[in-house]
Amino acid sequence: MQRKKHAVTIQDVAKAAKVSVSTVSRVLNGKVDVANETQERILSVIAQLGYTSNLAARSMRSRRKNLIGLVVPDIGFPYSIEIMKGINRAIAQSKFDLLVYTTGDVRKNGSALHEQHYVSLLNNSVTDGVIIVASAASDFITNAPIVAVDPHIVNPNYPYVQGTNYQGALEIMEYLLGLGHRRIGFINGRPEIASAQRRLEGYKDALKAANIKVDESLIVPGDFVQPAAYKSTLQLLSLKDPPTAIFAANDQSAMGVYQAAEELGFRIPEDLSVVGFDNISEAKYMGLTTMDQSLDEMGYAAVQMLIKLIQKEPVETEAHKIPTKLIVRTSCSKPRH
Amino acid sequence: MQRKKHAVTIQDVAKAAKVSVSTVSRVLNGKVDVANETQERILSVIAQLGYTSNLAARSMRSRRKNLIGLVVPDIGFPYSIEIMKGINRAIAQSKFDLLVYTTGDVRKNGSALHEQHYVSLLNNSVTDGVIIVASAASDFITNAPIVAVDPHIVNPNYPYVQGTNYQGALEIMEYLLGLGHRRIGFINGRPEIASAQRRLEGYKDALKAANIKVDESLIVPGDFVQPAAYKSTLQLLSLKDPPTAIFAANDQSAMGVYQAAEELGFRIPEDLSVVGFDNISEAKYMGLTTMDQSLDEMGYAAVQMLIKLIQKEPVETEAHKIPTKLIVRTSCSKPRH
DNA sequence: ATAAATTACGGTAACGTTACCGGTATTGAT
DNA sequence: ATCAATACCGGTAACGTTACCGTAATTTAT
Repeated sequence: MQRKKHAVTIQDVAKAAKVSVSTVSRVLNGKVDVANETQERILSVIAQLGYTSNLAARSMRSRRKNLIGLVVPDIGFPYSIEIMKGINRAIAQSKFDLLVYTTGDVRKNGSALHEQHYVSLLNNSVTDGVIIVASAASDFITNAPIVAVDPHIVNPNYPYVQGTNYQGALEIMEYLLGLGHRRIGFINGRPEIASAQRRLEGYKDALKAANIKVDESLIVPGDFVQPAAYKSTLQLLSLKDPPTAIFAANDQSAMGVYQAAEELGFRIPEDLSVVGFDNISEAKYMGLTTMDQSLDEMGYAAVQMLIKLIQKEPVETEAHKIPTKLIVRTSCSKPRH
Repeated sequence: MQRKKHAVTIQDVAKAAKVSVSTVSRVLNGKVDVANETQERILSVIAQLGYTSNLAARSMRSRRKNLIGLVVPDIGFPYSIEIMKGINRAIAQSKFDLLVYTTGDVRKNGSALHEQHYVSLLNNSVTDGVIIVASAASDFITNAPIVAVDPHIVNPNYPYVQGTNYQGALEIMEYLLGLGHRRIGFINGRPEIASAQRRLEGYKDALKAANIKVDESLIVPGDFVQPAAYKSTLQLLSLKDPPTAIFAANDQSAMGVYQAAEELGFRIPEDLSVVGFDNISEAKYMGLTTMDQSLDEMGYAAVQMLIKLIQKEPVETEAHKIPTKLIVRTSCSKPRH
């Protein structure tokens, strides 16, 4: 690794090419009024010196950066990963590059309180717009456009892309009820999050529509990650009259159900049917029947929406809903008596 | 979404708090010589105005940014994802935040040719150091430290973290040979990549050590993604004397093997044993026996190494090797006659 | 041949921040 | 009461880039 004490600047290039910095800047930005001959000379000097323009300085001065920002609390989380796949696809097709900002952990810097901070950090400086995943703020102050993917609150004051959580939950319940299940457990998500609330509502409403009384002992806590769901499942399966099916608020919770079921000797789907939510990439190989909320497409749509906003083109709607669809695999069957 | 024409600057804060910009800068950077009273006043003004310091301007002026850069060609690729998980873990525990730069697709901007460009872009401006994944360049010019994860070339001129590909391949072969397999297919990775070369070498050397002649018709092309492996597997399984086991250069290739085997009616592991390489998160649910090269740990180790370099602490070695370990699941059995 | 338009380039001023050097008050010591 | 030390804060100059304006040289129009 060659260490240079100071990076090569536009000044160095100008000096070496015997022109002014203005002229170098012009060729860098593809302006027209520069002679072919000098342009080539400058270009060759740039290549020779290995010059790369300073992102910070450039961002500070010019408006267009061809860079989209993404704010994610945790890029190792399967949910984030699916969304990022879609974002990545859209970015690959665009002229924009992507800058992802993460602190690695929601807890590291006070989570929601700092969303505004990260958005400003990117949007006030290096990016043309940002996408924020799972935002909890109701509003953002920003001078460049912002689009949220799956915001955690209802009716935010900014454009967003979201799945149809309530409708998806209804469909899951229709499916399970259609198979003949009557005692269906529900593993909750984080209760402060809008999508978790909508899924729970769908669960309850579907039961009511089927004239089944909601049994609160079948609704157990969760937080969208495996360990909590594991514990809650142990609790459900230890009931005198355990459920014949479990609706987990997301696929990672379903993993916890699998783990608990295996330990207690419940076979899936013979003894216990399981449905998840999200359709993360692992679900396919788990054989998990789940509601695909197309996280991937949500990311994709968000980028497209943001690019339109950046280019000041009209967008159809500020609240883009992506329909969920049930993916039937092998984790459900009819209940036995 | 509140749109502000111009972002709030340190000047605005200074004016509102009736102090100079220098003083505001001092409280922002936690300097000591500022009265408690004024500090609190400035802090409250900052909160009230929703001020966030401009990343570009700050980066331009000060040395320390507490920001680590990551250059990845494609953040939707399972391989990248596993590495990013480890990086994320290490970042979460550190005082550094992470800025990931991606173009979304290796092909978008000429791949390897532009690695230097992206490294400079981040390292000459906003970050204190960068990690580069799957680099193909033999050297980098940079004024801040750089660490590579799984470089694609041998003996690069910069610090790196890598798995023991050759050793891992040997172990896989020992395992398959130990089960009694004699005709073992190999689905290659991208041949220009060092790790693929080492795995192939391991494959061949293990056969030689067992006095089995290398049959070139059992070595089929691949490129680390599913479709190519699928096609190559169809080819292998159509041989007069098809292999009883297949060693796929990575887990995604193994997915292609699964797909082809299913279509041709080969049951895994009864009719065909399969081993992968990487241990991506899907592998667990596929029941795939695979070589865990701890991509996650590679990412983790790279961050730790980089942080040491940034803080000018000594590092033990510039070439950190992470041992592979075989994860035995259910995709292999003894061959039938 | 002269004026007007065009081409090609240089100079200067920002952008928002921090580093550095100072300069007042205030306090403490003698 | 005088001087030194300290606490607190302001002014100015950068950092590397692009936007803007200006101007000399060349070409075109009349």
